[in-house]
Amino acid sequence: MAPPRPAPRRWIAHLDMDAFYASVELLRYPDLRGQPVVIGGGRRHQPETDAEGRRHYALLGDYTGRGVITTATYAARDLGVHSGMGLMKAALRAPQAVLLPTDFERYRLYSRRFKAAVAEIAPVIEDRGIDEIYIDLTEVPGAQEAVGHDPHGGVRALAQEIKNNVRAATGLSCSVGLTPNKLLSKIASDLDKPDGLCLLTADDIAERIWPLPVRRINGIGPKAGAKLEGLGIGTIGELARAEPGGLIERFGRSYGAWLHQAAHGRDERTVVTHHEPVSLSRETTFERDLHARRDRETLGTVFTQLARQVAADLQRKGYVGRTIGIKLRFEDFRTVTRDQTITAPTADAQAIRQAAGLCLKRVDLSQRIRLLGVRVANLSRA
DNA sequence: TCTGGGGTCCTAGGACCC
DNA sequence: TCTGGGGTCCTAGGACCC
Repeated sequence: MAPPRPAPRRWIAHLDMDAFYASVELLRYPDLRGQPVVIGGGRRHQPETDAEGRRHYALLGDYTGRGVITTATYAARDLGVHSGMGLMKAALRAPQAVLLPTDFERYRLYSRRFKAAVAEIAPVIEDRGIDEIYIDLTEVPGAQEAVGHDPHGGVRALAQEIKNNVRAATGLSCSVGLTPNKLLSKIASDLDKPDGLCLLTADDIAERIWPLPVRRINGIGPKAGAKLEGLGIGTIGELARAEPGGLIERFGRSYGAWLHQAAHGRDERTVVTHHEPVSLSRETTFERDLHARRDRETLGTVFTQLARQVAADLQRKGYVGRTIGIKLRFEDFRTVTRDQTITAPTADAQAIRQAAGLCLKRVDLSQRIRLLGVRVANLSRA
């Protein structure tokens, strides 16, 4: 009888594409390499090629209108602009930066390519959106082996191989965090950006994780971060030293206990390879805030359009939904939602439009409207 | 000149049922 | 003649993430 084998050491990687949208655009416009470039806004600033074949780009400084930066190249970040920043504000800081429109179709193409390149080496992948994934390397051959004096050389080599394969398939660089769990890997992938490979074990937590601000933990956002700051807790190490009882008192039983675990780098979540969608939605922010009465016609047209888009999305993906909802954002940025559950699940544009219309009647429309959205939830397979 | 679009999960109260 | 108590569904809002 063979002796029982020890459980393999768990290795989870988090892979994050470097400045993904911007990097995809640089493949298409290599003359922009090294320059400050931001991606964002509508479709009205497409580069143009003149008779001599020279390309002309829109400049951030010339932009007017709504919208935010979705991605900025590292050169642009050096000028103080970053994703999420309003374009008009960014234009003041970096007027000479090149502005390119977003081309989601192209990013999705490269997304599929890099994920396929990873899957050739390690098939257990969890999708976390267009530009990042978790990978379970535990069972990949070689992951548990030492190489020379490096006890984790095997898994390190696998991560490097994944990076190489992504670059070969896409021409793009990525950063990888490699640790025993998702929480730590997510933090680690950020530590050596761009083109990084950061391997950490539990022994590294005190030195590498604890000095970082609490906001680096995935799940601590602006609100919780500010609240912790108010308690004199700025770093993950300070959070780790905080009394769990006190955290539970202030943040609730579930979140408080999680904060304590997270600060100690403890996370048992598995890599989930398949997800059924919970809801599908479409929304749009208007160029100018619309008035419920004066802009009734425009509003109605957009509303119908959104319902059609959601219906098309549902049909394309093969789902029907029972809960139809709307979302409005007013000029003061206040957001309200209304929804309604119907008896027969649907993916029909008219049925969605009608139910959404009933939802809209339940909202006080005295303020001007900035955003309108339509959502279908409670999904099941058609 | 503020703040996109697409999601997930959690909480909390009320309805309703057994 | 005195309000128990669970469980589930629905709705609204909020925090957070990519």
